[in-house]
Amino acid sequence: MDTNENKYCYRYPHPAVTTDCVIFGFDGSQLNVLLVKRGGEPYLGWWAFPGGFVRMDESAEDGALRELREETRLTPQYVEQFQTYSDPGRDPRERVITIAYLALVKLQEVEGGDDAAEARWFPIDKVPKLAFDHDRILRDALARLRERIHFHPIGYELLPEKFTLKELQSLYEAILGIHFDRRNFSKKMLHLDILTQLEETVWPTPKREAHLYRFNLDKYKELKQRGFRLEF
Amino acid sequence: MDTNENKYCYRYPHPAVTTDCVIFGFDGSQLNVLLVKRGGEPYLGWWAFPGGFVRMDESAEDGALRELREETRLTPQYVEQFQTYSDPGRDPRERVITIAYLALVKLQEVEGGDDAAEARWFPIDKVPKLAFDHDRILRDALARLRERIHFHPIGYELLPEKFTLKELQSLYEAILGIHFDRRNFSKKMLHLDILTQLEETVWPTPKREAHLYRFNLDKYKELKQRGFRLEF
DNA sequence: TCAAAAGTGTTCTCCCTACACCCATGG
DNA sequence: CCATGGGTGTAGGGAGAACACTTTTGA
Repeated sequence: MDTNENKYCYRYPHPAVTTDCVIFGFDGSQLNVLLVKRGGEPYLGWWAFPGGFVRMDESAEDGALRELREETRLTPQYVEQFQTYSDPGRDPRERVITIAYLALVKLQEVEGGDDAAEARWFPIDKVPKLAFDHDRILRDALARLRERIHFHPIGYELLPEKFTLKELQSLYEAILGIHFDRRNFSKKMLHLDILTQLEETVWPTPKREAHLYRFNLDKYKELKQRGFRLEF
Repeated sequence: MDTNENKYCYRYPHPAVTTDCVIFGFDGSQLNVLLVKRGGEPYLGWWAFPGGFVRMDESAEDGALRELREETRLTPQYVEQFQTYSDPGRDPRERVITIAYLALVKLQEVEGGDDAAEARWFPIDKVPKLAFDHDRILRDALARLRERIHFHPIGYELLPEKFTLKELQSLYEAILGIHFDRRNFSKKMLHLDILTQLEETVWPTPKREAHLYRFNLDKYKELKQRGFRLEF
């Protein structure tokens, strides 16, 4: 048994614990995921989610945010733990259990921030085969995001400060993969009473100017807190 | 450094990983949780959720089910991982990260099965102060259960084979903590088309006989699969 | 015959859905 | 003046919520 290398010893075997962040961003028409290219074995050169080992003095969430900052200089608007993956053998090196997080960011604010080696946004339907079991993690994250959107307002975390109804609709359509009727969608959204209509309109417009909206954060958060309450 | 005791060594510190199972059962009128009395330090004599360390050759879910069998001789109808708790310091002994599971069982089938030292059902509103951060875990589990019930049918996992509409209603009321109109509730449930009405009725009845129902498992699972789809 | 529990139907309202017309702007 | 996209209104249907009467049975 090595004396110098392996200096952390336990009576029983312990798994390693990592975090992985599935980060979604919206570019105005498509939902994107942030991936980083692996710089080491295993899966050298493959794309994967940013993440890394949890330190002993930080919670998993702190660890996830720290890794995210280190690898992508990002601080997301929204973070939610969604699932822990623990199949023995999911990492060929040793037993690694990973706690997966779902995060949302305003894409435009980061576009230039990748000074870390290789981080790139991929449209959700153009994601390559990923390292480890990250394909499955992505599927699960997307499912969770879609579930969330039914109960809680989403958009503040993914859209710029000011946006048009069309952009909001595109966001919903991109996430859920369905198409809505323009009129019904705006009615529903305005009815939720979380949008503030601004005086301004979009300047460089192809045709007629569209109104800009902003989220009413108080009401938005209140609604987010208590959810929509559907059924019963 | 001990040579005999601590024989599992790593280059970096590793946390211990455990599972905890929040097991809900329904006794016909109240929602209950299964707790075990701790037989060792820390929190000796306190009540806590059944669970234990994950072995290196099993997934967390397998570990959770194994511990459950060992401690309570139970095999639940339904198991779902719901959250991982990782605050450093949540266990005074060493860094322990716990993966929490939510499980549902038919209470009547187990009532006598606790040969393990101390396992007991507690009505949800009479749960004592729990060990570690288990109070919080219970709150979260209950919230998750309530969330689930909005999207997916629940009942098969918690009720006996045959049951009356009133029992099903009591279950929903116990979980959600609200009261429903008898007529509207039955209309809604029958409308979901997952119940089969039986010829039989309840025998020892205080007053008029009530029809018994059974879940139509095919339709139940189908509905469970795709969810109710609310909003959009 | 009375009390307790079970079974059943109607109305109102709200929200989602489908759908069509008018307006403003740039080419 | 026309094409493109934005803004708005209406009618129909379905589901939940509120609500009352009848039936059965044991005491």
